[in-house]
Amino acid sequence: MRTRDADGTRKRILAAATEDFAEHGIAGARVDRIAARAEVAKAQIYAYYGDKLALFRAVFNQNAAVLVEATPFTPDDLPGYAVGLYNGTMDRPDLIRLLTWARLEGVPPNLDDDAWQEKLDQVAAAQTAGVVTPDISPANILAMLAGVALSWSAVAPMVLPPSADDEHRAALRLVIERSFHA
Amino acid sequence: MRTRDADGTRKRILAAATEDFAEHGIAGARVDRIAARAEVAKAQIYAYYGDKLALFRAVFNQNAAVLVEATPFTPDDLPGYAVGLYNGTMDRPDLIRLLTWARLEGVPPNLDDDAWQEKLDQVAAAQTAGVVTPDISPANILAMLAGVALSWSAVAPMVLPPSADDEHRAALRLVIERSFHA
DNA sequence: AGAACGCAACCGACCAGTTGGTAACTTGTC
DNA sequence: GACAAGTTACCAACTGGTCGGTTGCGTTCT
Repeated sequence: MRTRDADGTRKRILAAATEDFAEHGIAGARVDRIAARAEVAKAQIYAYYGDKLALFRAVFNQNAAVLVEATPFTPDDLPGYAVGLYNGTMDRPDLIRLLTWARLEGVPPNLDDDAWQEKLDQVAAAQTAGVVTPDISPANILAMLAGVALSWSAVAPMVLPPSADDEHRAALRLVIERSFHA
Repeated sequence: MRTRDADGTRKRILAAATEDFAEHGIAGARVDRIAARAEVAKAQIYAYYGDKLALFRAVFNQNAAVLVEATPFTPDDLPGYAVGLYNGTMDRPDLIRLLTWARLEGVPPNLDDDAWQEKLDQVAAAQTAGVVTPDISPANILAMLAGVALSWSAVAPMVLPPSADDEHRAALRLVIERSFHA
C-alpha cells in the first residue's frame, strides 16, 4: 500500500482529473482511468470529491481562474493584454479545452462577476481618458478582444498550417491597436 | 407500424441526431434517445448509418458545410462577410456547438482544403488590388476574422449580458473595417 | 414470392458509485 | 517505553444500471 499522504493523494487525483477532463470532457472522462492515472483506488476519489461532476467542478474552479488571472489586465495597453491572453492559450491549451467543455456541457461558469465588472469599469475609464475608442461598448470590446486572442486556438487547428507564433502576436497587436485605440 | 418511407426515416434520424449531438456531443449523445426523438427503432439507425461515430460524421458533414457556405465569401467586403458569419452563428447556434464538439473530440475536420485555399488566394488578390491591408497574412486575416465573428457565441454566454444584436453587428463591422482595410 | 423496411427484445461490455475490511498513524494510559 | 484503543487513509471486489450494438421475426410493397 502507498504510504499515507492525504494531501498528496488529493493533488494527484486533481492533476489526473485535470488531464482526463481536458482530453475527454465530462461525459467522456472515465473515473477508473483517472484513478489509474493518479495511482489511487477509485474509492478515494469518491471519498475526497463526492462524485464525477463535483470532481469536475473542483478541477474547473482550480483552473478557470488561472488563465484569466495569470495575465494582468492593462486597460491602457489592450494589445499587450491580448498578447498576454494569447500566450496563456499557447502555454496551457488544456485550460482552454476545459473551459470549452464546461461551456458546452452546461456547467455553470462560476466566474466571479466582480472581476468582470471591474474590467468593464476600467475600460470605460480608459475611454473617458481618451486612450480607448469610445465608439464601442466596453463589453463588446472585451468580448471581441478575447475572441481574436483565442481565434488561433479555436480556428487554427482546423485549417491553419502551423505558422510562427511571432507572426500571430504581431498580427494580434496590430488588430487590437487599430480596432480599439482612440 | 410506421408506413414504409426509407428516405424520410433517414432524414428523421439525421435531424434527431443533429439535435442530440449538438446538445450532448459524441460521448454524451445517446443512441436510444436519438431513436426516440426520430420515432424510429434503434436498429434502424444501425441499418442506415453503421455506428455512432459514422452517424456523427454524417451529421457533421451535412452541417459543417452549411454554415461556411451559407454566407458567400466577399474578399472585397470583409466586414460584410464577418457580419454574415455572425448572422450564421446566431441563426444556427447548434452548428457552432457541433463544430466545437467535433474539434474537442478529435474528429477529423474534413473541411475541403480547396475551398479554404481559394479563400486565401482571394484575400491575397484583394491585397495586391489594394483593398485589403497587406501587412497581415491572408491566413491570419481569415483566422482572426472568424475569431471575432464567433466571439459572442464563444465568450458571451459566459459573461455578457444579452445585448442588442445590432450593436454587435455594428461593432463587428467597425473592427473588421479598421483592422483589415487597406 | 421475395426484397425492402420496421421493430421489440435481447446481449455483453462498460461504468459510476458502494461495501467491507485492512494497514498505517495518533492519542491516551500506565 | 509499551501497549491498547481510536482514527484516518487506503483498496480490491462487487453491484446495479446503462449503453452501443445485434438478432429474429413481422409487415408492406412490387
